[in-house]
Amino acid sequence: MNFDSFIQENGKQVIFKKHEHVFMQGESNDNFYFLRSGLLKAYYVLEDGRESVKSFILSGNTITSLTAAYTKEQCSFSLVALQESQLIEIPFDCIEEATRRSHDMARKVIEILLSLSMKKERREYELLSLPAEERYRQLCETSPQLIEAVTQNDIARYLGITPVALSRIKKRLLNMN
Amino acid sequence: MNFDSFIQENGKQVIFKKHEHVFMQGESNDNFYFLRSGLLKAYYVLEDGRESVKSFILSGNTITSLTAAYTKEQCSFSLVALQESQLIEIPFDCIEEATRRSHDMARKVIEILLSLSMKKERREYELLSLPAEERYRQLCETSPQLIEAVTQNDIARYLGITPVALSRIKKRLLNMN
DNA sequence: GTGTTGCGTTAACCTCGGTTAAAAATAGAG
DNA sequence: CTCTATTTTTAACCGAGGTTAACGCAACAC
Repeated sequence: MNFDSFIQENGKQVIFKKHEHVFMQGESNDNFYFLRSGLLKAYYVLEDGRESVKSFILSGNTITSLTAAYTKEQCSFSLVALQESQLIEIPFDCIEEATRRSHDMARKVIEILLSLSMKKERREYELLSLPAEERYRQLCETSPQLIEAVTQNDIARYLGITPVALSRIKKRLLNMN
Repeated sequence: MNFDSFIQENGKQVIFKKHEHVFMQGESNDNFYFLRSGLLKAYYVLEDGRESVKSFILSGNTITSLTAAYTKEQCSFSLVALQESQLIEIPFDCIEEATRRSHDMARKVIEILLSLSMKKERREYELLSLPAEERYRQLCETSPQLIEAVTQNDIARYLGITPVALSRIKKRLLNMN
């Protein structure tokens, strides 16, 4: 069976308005989510109250807190809607169980996890090896629609810098061209 | 069938002496590796010649260049032995094929990929949210044996800073306690 | 309208890490 | 052991980003 149709059939549609949380860091949440429309932000809150953005989730993509859904610990991050969002919620165990029953489903999940790993590897590389200015330039090139949709505040936290620093970087880039 | 015994039976044992490369960034390499003994370093070389360390591989762990083995592009990083290392080499396609034939194998691969994803998520979090000094402190706590076995040069590149900066951090930490 | 709230920019100051270079300490090779 | 390499430390200088605070601006409520 197709993974997408499996999700559609076994999942439950849920809607979150702008600024509503899907889950909060520290809570438990066993679900896997597929975003049909809208825009989500996954973010960490540090001990000192500072915030950093793990990722933005665009429609058509999926998100789950592995620590909460797979190992049953607390969510390591919070998930909030930046726009009204329509998502499909499905218990992680339900997928887990499907991979036990269906060989096809297991193979499909492997594919998904492989792309997920490659995406994470790319992000890890950028954070490790590229300076903030370069990370910003690449983000502008690869995801111009994101720059439009999201506040500069959140872009900065996603790049691992402060909004003030991002404002300076933008100015520097302008003065170059 | 057990994943480890599958690797043992279908893989080929290879040995790399200190400083020998398993593969180089830019090459193609379709293999999945299991490290039986020794120590490996996976690292990126940037356009300007600078180097950053993606990860250290301890014995009992596995490593593969997903971009090369899965999507058949070039290796995105180089892999070198820091000590004489004994590893099992197995074509990625061989595992891929095994997941097609065997449901058990597919389920085992899912488990492996899930832990891999969680490990990467942790690293991503540290690079994004923690200052270099804190990353170093945590590394000392969680992997003291690594600090012993690896040059400070490589530790610094793993933390995303220069050896000079790491030397200063160590001094700062000493003067505190 | 007025007030409020949040976002983006700018400036001043400070800290941390990068760069370069030199010295000190260790490790390897013969 | 001796003589090189390599690694680590230290110092001086610089630049990028953090912090704080002020200001301008737009959106929105009232």
